[in-house]
Amino acid sequence: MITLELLGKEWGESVRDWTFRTILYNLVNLVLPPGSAVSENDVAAALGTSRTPVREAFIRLAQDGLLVVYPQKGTYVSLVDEHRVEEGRYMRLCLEMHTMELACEIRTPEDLVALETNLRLQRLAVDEKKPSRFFCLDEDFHRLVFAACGKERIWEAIRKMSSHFDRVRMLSLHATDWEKIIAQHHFLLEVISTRNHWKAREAVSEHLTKVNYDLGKLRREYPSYFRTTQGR
Amino acid sequence: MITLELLGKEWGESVRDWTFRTILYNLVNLVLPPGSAVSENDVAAALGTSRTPVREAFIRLAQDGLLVVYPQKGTYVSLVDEHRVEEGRYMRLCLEMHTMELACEIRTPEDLVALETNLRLQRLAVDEKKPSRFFCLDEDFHRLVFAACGKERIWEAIRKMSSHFDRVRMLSLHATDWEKIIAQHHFLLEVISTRNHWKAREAVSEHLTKVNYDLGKLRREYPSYFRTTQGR
DNA sequence: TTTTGACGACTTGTATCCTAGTATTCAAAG
DNA sequence: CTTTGAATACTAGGATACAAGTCGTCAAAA
Repeated sequence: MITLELLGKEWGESVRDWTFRTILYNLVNLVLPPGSAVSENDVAAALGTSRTPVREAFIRLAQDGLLVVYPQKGTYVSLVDEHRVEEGRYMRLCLEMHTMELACEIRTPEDLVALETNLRLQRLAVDEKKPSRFFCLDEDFHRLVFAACGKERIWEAIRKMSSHFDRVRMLSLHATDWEKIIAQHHFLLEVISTRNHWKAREAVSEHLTKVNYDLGKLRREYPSYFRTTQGR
Repeated sequence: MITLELLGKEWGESVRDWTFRTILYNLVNLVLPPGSAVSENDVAAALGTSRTPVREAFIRLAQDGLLVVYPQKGTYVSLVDEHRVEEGRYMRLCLEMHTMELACEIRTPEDLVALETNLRLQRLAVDEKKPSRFFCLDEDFHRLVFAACGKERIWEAIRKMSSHFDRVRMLSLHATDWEKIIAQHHFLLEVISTRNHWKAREAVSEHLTKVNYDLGKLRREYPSYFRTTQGR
């Protein structure tokens, strides 16, 4: 028997989507730790649904690399793969550098308002010490930049590739320097606001390269969560 | 009743994966034209399976934007969305420019051999006038570049974003100038081979910006296949 | 003690059944 | 002729039943 954190069901949301959201939440929040076994039956029981929505959610999660399904044997939460973490970061770096430049050119005053509003909320979240709230706003900030360029699907693609990194981020939650992140966000906003596009790449690069700093430490602290990386 | 082109079932492949591959094939090859209705029951009957694998394939295809599911009403093949086509091209441009530079630095002699072999096969496919074979090899060429950088997942992400573009390419099959594409591939190989990384961006850009040239014509020729784009 | 094989308790894969929502048809009422 | 509403024939959503493969247990045989 397993227990899961249940999310609220939004209006008009299908059971399948709710199931997916809920399992995803439990995966990135490490309620279901990497390496643990998850059977469709158990999860269905824990969620109070039948196997069908769970199974369909499992398929999506396996696509995104968070679950590994061994037919007729079982399903397991994937171990954090450092190579995947890096690949996600690289993908995001490439796309966000270009898109930040693009945003400098085509952003509207409305886009600036949205970003400024978001930054104010980030400040609040930090002052009120609500890390998960801050994480959502952080995501939203970057999503807004892509949205300003009409590239929201690309942001979604980045999100899907970031699931392994998200779990790392969850592990190093306490070590996060929120003030530094907020400062970088302010810099990004300034770049976009002043259309200072020759600083865009540098700003994004700085924001996204501070990642790997304590990955080794985490690996030593939670060795069972990481995949044994046998070269390339 | 509908009829589909059936693909061969590979060894050890689950019915679900085969179902997915088959439906995808029929979608990008326009056997199931944009806008047409596809019911889970009909497709299951045409494929000789039960609804379950079809349903699970539909979910993936809906995720990738090739199907649109209206709950309790029906499922339809999505209309080609020019904005999506452009977004896919943009994503690929960003990622491939960087990755081509990276490939210049870290490619091994083995990578070169693989690319050269591929180009020889491309030449054969063109001489034997096998367009679908050539398309596969074209895909493979670019996949090999990403693979040389250890970024095969990024290529997969690009593929998923390219489904709308793939259908456009299928429409303009006859208008394709294969020789030009092959020449560009040879240039890309030369860039990688000689580690001429300052020409990498230019080479990729040239290869990927010749896309929209006859999109307007196709739109006029097959108006029912395209989504009415209400500005942005 | 070691080996072997039957059995049972799992797992996911696939098929089927039931439910509920929607569109259409068509007849009856205005 | 127009409008309304019930019946019907779809649709996908979800639950359940069954099939088939895998693993561990445990007893029997060597």
